Amino acid sequence: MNETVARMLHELAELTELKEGSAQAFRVRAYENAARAVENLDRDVSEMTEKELVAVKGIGESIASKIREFVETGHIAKLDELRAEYPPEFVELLHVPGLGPKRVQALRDELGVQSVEGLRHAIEAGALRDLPGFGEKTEQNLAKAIERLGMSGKEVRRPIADVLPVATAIVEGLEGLGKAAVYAGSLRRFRETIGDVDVLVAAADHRPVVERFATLPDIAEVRAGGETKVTASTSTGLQVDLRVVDPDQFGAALAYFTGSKAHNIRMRQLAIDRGWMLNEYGLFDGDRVVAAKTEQDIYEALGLEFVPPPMREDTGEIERAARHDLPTVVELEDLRGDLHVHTDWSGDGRATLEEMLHGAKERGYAYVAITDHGKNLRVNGLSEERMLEQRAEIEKLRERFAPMVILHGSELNIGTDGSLDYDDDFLAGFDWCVAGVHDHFDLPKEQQTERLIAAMRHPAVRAIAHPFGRIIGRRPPIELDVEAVLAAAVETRTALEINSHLQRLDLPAEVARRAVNEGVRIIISSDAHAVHELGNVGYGVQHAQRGWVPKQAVLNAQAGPPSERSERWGEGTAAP
DNA sequence: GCCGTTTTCGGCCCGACTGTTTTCAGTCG
Repeated sequence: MNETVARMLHELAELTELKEGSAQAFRVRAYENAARAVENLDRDVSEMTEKELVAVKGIGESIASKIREFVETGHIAKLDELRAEYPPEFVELLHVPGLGPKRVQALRDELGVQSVEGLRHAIEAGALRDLPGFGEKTEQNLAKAIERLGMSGKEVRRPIADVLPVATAIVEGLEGLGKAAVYAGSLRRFRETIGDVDVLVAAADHRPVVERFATLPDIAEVRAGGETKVTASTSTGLQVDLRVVDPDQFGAALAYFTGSKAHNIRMRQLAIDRGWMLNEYGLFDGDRVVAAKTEQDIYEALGLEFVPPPMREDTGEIERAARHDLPTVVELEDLRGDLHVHTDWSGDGRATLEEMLHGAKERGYAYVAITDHGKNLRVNGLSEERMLEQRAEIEKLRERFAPMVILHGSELNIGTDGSLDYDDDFLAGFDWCVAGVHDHFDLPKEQQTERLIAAMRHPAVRAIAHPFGRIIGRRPPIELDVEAVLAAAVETRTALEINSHLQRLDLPAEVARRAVNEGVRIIISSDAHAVHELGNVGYGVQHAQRGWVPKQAVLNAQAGPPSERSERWGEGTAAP
């Protein structure tokens, strides 16, 4: 319900902006703030009274009553009105780069343009160039923008797995030209999907950076450029923005371009409260530079704890940082082991048992669980016999890899009825098993939930691997009753995995945040099928930070291997 | 439309770039 209400409020914001333009910018922002407030609510809005809603920061009388109206009737009269006035095809025009509320209105009033298609015709007829506020250049730019977008007016967000390698290559290509080259933006905040890439270089001499940038193999076309800012795109149409900044101002620029926009606005407000000013060049008291060199300096000067980039979404981190009460989120160095690792014993593994163990040892792990696929995964699961052979092999290797503890386990397959690959006696022989859904992704919510919970109730199942089975941008998450799943995880003391594979990042961050609030244990796993993939846990950790997952909640951040079923991690202490 | 240990009314984040203008509006991030 909250998600639906939040979507309504976002739509209300967009349509209000369209109707009223910048004159009502503050109302637009109020709707957006309220939408975010709803997204971050612990409770379901449908269960809240109007009074309780008004008590939520960002929700006032007017929006509270609209939310109640929606809960009770399924409609918001004001939204229905706006929708009637601005049909979806028309609203789509707003998503064309270069078009905002003002120009879209002008197109409709002066030329009768009602859709992206209509705009295309108007451009072909040369009707835009004489429109006040437009011109020949604008007409050309819009034509290009439409062409780039295809028929739809919406710029696609791409899965992080598609974007991160490109961004990394670009950053590496710019190294050595200045003091630092990094990516910022939503990529640094580690969002699941990325709209465009922001690259930041600290260099006193701007020109060599800008020149090198244009020649990088990943850069196909430079679209616009000034002294310090260049906009380009890759051969696949991914937009890349480069900014070159003075090394002394790198921290301010990094904070600014990392965002999120909402987080930045709150930061600037804090600066104003102190009579200062914050922008991408620094934190200023009049002409005096209060802080600029590092992000840490800026947070400290504003009286805040440092906020890790993935948490910068204005979902309560500013308030907590001001009270010096941010949860200590898990860091890569906290991980003491990996509890979901494959070898070439199951067909999809690409490294031997010994190679994987070496890799784990090199990472300094105290323990590792070898969890090749259970036999029900037809293509590459291990029979009972093969499992026993592997166990004997591990037994022989234990001494060699001591003091690192090797757990022998399996990644079990959860059947549609919650059944597992082996009989109970055999399952009892494993040290540690994870279980996951690998088929029948489209079962109805109720059945899918029952299936998962049934697996959790089995004593051999210590963690649920990639609980939602999603592949970002490719396969949607399975439908689950999240509340029921979290309750079962607490009850059965079963951990939930954050799978570190870039295409999975599963649990989703918002579910992870709910889970740790309920006291659910988390494991951050590589699910590695090759030695270098053991390092993927770095992604898992950043993703976990988006979910505010504290170190104490992470089972494989504890010193020793998990032996018995663990306590509810937060038991007896305040929720993070 | 929301909000208030300086406010219940008057504020509400900041700068660059583009293209249209000839001093600036609109858009973007």
